[in-house]
This record gives sequence, structure tokens and C-alpha cells, in this order.
Amino acid sequence: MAAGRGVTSARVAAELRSRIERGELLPEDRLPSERELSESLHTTRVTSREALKQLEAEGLIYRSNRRGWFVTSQRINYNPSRAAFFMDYVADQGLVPFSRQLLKKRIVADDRLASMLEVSVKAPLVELQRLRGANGRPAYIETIYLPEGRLPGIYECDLERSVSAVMLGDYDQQYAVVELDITVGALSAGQAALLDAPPGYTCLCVRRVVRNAAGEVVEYDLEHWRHDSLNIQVRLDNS
Amino acid sequence: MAAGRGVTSARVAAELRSRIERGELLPEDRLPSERELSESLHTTRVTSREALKQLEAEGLIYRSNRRGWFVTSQRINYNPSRAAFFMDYVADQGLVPFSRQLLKKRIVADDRLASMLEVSVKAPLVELQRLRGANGRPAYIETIYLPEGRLPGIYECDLERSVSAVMLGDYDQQYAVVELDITVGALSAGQAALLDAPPGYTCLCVRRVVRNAAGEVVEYDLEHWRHDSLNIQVRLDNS
DNA sequence: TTAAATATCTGGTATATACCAGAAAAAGAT
DNA sequence: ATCTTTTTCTGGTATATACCAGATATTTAA
Repeated sequence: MAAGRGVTSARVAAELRSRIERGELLPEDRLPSERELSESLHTTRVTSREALKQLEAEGLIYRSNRRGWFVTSQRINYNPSRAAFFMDYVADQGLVPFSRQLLKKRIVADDRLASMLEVSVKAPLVELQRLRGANGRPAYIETIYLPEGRLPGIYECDLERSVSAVMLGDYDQQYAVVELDITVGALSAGQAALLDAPPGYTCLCVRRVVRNAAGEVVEYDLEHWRHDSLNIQVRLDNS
Repeated sequence: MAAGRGVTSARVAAELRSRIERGELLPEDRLPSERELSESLHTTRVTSREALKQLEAEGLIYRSNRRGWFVTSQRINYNPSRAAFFMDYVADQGLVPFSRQLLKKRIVADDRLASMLEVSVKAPLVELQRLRGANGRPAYIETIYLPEGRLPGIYECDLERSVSAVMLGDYDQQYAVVELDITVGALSAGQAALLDAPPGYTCLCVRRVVRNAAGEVVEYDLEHWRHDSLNIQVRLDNS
């Protein structure tokens, strides 16, 4: 270890943390390169990286491809009960949202999807995939499955913007019940590439099953969020 | 890199993952030591550790202090709306729950707590802290704040087992509204030690604000969960 | 038989170094 | 000015090695 007592990587992390908290480094600022850091703090790149990964886990910084390390900014507050639409509630938080459709196709339910959507195997489904984020930074990948049997003609609708809007407007389907399932996981290589994250990056997996007033499943979502971009807020009313 | 193409650490991770998925390594089994692994898979400890950390992030394995790496077992399903009590719902999942009180004392609200609990600064509070887990493995640390003004005599109650039970029974306080706030974070050194995790270990932070029928805050919780031990399940009823 | 001392095994941290691949900047050609 | 090529800078991965500290197993002493 170099100058200073205790664990070197913790010392480096503390130094950077204090620069961020003091406002010396502002959101979206680039940190010194790993080589510069290592030299100025009298340690090696391996140890500096240990410290950077620590701050990354804390959600204070992120890395972009091979461009460098940056200070994170404000997280997206997300309410999965979804009274509001993504583009709206993100804008309301003072951020600039974007949404890009990656995929839209008809498929048939396999065993897993059939059981999640409570349809028979081989039932027709619409699969949607989109990448969403704010302020130019990707935040999550969403895969949506819609049962075509319960939403006839849904494939022809414009689902680019908001599925919820179409559901409410054209199908008059109220979101009566939303079942949430939230777990911490890791991004696959493909997901990571889309989210500008290293493979295996820690993510929050949110599974949503939406039922209409009749108790039928009308939507099944799989969301993979960058852990540093999300804050989930839910309000449960037991009245 | 050694034998095989591509990224070595990914190759090691894939090998171990397959052993786990094939059932060659069962839950709670110890993995070969890092030195053994490195030798048998023709790489170095640094690279093996990279792979192990990857599987740790995926929630497939965990490390216990300096005893080794182990295969994780079944996660705890947690419903923060909390109709059920920890000791009950964990037992219902076929696990053996435990709960250890770490702290119980009277404090006065500082600025942050006052605003969270909607009481005046210096209002009397009861602070509780407990460590909970299942099958001998710690899963989370919970810090509870109770406003003594709204729950007179609460300090004298037996809160070891369940705060909810006391609330419902002795105070007739229904949980009318629960506000949840869920974020991914990192454990402090102290928390990590209690949860048998390395410092900075990825955790799920769950903040709960509980209101009674009158809309008053009667409980504020701060939970820090090991990311590998938790699966949150919430049901939202928009009726 | 029990308790204390010791050796060994485990992961945790650190140094020094090397090469690769993608991104960005600089230099050159049109 | 604009496009193309080259160089440089960045993080990503990997090797080899060393020593530390806690947990465990073994040995030794009472």
C-alpha cells in the first residue's frame, strides 16, 4: 500500500467520494483517467479500479464504454403502478426522456409465457421491445408481451409511445391489478451493450403482470434497469 | 489467456454456472477454493475471482468471510405491504427464519427523521434495529422508527417479534397506506459485517413509510437487504 | 478429556506489468 | 471546408506474485 493507513482502494474511493460530495466534481463530469488517478494518488491501476467499481456500486459514478468514468446525475423516479406514462413522468422530473423501439413482432406463447399470461401454449402474442432513458443516457430495456386474443387488432396499433395509452383509450382496459416482482440481477452481454454498460452489470429486474377488471392478464412486462438510474416509488393503499 | 477462446473470466464463470445448473453443485455447497479453481481451469486467481464476482452479481453464489464461496439457495419472497409477519411468511416458504434485536432505544427526531415521520424536530421516537435472515444466513438489517407521540407507551411493548403485531393488536392501527421507496445501493462496512458480506456489497434499500387510517405516519423503516436473498413481490389494487 | 498454542487453508488486498479494442483527437489528403 | 487516415487516449482483460487476516484444523500441553 502507498501513503496513508488502511485499505488503499477505500482511501481512493473516499477521496473521489469527497470530491463529488463537495461539488468539485459535478454530475456528468468526467473523472481523471485511471492512469492519472493511480499516479496522483500513488497507487496502481488495479487498485484505482477497485475504488471506481466501489463508487459505481454505490451509484455515484458510471463508465461509458471506453470513454471514461463520469459522475451520475439524478435518478428516474419510477412508479410501476403506472398512472402516468414514461415520457410524461420523466419530463415532470425535469429530465429529457427518450424511447426507442427495438422490436415489434407477432409470436406464439411458449410454456413460460403461456403460464405468465395465463393463455394456452401457442396462443398468439405481440412482443415489443424498447430502450428507454433520459438525458441521452439509456436507463432500461423493456420487453412487453400482449395477448392478442384479449386485445384483438393490438398489433396494428401504434405502440411506439405508450402501451398504457392504447389500452386505456382504444381498449378501455383499466389497469385493475398490477403484480410486481422485483429482483437484483445482472445484465446479459446483449442487454449491457444496449445500456452502455459492461457485461454483467448489476441491474434491477422488474416483472409486471397487469390484469383488467375481469382479472384477465392483458400485459406482461420484463424490465431491466441500470441500477444507477432508478428509484422505485410505490404507494400501497389498503383501504 | 489460457486454453479456450474469448474472455477467460467469462469462460470460468460459464463453467461454474453450468456445474450449478446441472446440479453438480447444490445449494449451500462450497465451491473449490480460488487457488484450486485457478489451477484446474488454467488461469490465475485474479481472473478466477473476476468470474466468481460475476456469479455473485448474478446471485448464484456468495462468499462467507474467509471460509469460501458457496452456492446460494432459495431467496426470500417479501411482500412489503406486509399483511404477514416476517417469521410467518418466511416459515411458509419452507425456510427457518430468525430475528435478532440489535438495538432498542429512545431518541429524538433530527431534521431528516422529523420530515420523514412528519413530526416536529426533537419529537420523541423509538429506534429499533434488528438483523433478520433464514436458514442461518443473515438477509437484511432493519431500522425502525416509531413516533412515540402517536403510539404512547410503545417503548414498553415487546417489539422483539413483530412491530406490526403490536400495532394491530394494542394500538388498533391499521396499515392504511404504505409508501415504498426501493433503490440499489451498497452496504457500509458495519452493515456488511453484520450481513457476512464484503464491504460495499450490493444491497437493496427499501424505505417504508406507514400511515394509519387518519393519514398519520406511524412507522418509518429502513431496510438493507443482501441482493442475493431477496425477491420483492407486490400486488397493486387499483379498484 | 479439555484447553491452549500452532500450523494451515481461505479469501482480501496490493504491486508491477502487458497487451487488446474501442473512442476520440489529430493529422493528412482531397 | 470535408472526408479519410493515423495516432493517441481510454478502459478491459490478463499474468505473475506477494503478503495479510480471519477461520479452521491440528497439534501440543495441562
